[in-house]
Amino acid sequence: MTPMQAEQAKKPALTTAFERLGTPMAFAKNQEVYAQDDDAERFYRLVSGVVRTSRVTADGRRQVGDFYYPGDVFGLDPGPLHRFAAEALTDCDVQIVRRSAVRAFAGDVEVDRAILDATRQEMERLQDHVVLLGRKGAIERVASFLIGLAQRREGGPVDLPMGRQDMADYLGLTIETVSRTLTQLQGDAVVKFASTRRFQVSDWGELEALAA
Amino acid sequence: MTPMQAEQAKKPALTTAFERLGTPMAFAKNQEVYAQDDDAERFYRLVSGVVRTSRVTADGRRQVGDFYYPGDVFGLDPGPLHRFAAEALTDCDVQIVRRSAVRAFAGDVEVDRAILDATRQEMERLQDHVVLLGRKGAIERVASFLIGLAQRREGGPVDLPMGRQDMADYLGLTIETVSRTLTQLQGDAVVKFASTRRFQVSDWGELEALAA
DNA sequence: CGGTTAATTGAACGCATTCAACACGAGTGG
DNA sequence: CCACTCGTGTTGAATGCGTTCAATTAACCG
Repeated sequence: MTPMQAEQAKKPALTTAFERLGTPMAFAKNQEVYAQDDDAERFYRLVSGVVRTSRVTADGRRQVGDFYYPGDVFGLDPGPLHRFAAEALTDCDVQIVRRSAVRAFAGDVEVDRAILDATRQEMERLQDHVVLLGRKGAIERVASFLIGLAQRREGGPVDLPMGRQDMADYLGLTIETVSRTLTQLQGDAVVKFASTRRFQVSDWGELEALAA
Repeated sequence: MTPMQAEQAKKPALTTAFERLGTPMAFAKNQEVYAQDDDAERFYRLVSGVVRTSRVTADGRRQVGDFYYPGDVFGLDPGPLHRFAAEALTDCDVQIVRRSAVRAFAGDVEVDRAILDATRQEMERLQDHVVLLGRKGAIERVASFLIGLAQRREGGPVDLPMGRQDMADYLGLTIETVSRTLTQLQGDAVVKFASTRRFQVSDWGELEALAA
């Protein structure tokens, strides 16, 4: 089973659990869904659009935690507080569930399953990200990131919903290094950019090799 | 409530849940508790000793996921497989619970609470680590690490159960950079090393300032 | 179109790495 | 008890990758 198929297979459970318990809400581009250090009292499921989580340190450095796409559940921060803020990268439709409601339905197979699966995915992405940030070079980081995006839309052209700064803050690099690396990847005929926000993978094998 | 007190407060629940369901097991120094890509079918609670989790990439680079101390629960990898291996850094006593047993006791407040708390702690540490690796320099990384160790034994001398290479692989640095940074911190009278494996914090305020 | 923000490119710098040599400590055998 | 060895840690010098600072170009939006 490919990752793509696994993704599809678990969506129904998530969808119905959130449809039963959740209330829909829309967020405009750049609107904050919740702030850093807000009380974590809800779960969120993204219906459309793209969301970014990020933490800003006291001296202004920013680390992007992750990007979330339609079908993804976010806001799972396990503590009483959201350690990362969540912001809408584009206009978004979100289904929101109060954690107390989820707790009331504890034992409900569907609800438990939805939260468990989302937590699982969240932790695995976090673990992978630690390896990327701890042990990979700039080209490897950017290549890994492009692969992550591209395998959602296998084959065709891929849209980058985030700007270079967001990519940099996610990958632990500077905006200049990201830009240079993308230019280099294009020069090496690994990817091809139709515009700054849209690319296509030219040499999938090479891209995967570069991601290490 | 200090982190120290929170730590103490939640230990009882964890202890009793694992005592009821778990079987004790001992591991010798350097022994593997589970390997990378092993089936994840058990949870582990450390009674004594220190455990390290790590992942090795295809080309040999190693990233240490975390270090676990008495009272900590590890092996929580959410997927069907352990994405990180676990090894005993010292001789260890561990209580082991099969996940199927935990599932059978689902709804058991004590068991659920134990796993939930452990998962919470795990995710928060992962999130903090992402920020450290993504946005902190060498001195900040090492200072943060020393603080994490020192606040377990506030006041007195602190033992380093791991070698320099483990510290480096945890912090995303090289062994030389770790060594140099420690030397520098000692030169600046922030910490004092009695031996390579034992130190004391001389200037706590400065150490925290350096951790950023 | 003009005005503004985002992205690219260039050049110099600096931090961490790499490569290499040396010191230290623990364990072993003469 | 000392000499030897091996693993671990420290220190030095040179390199390089990514950053920083600065200028230019491209994209976006009124």
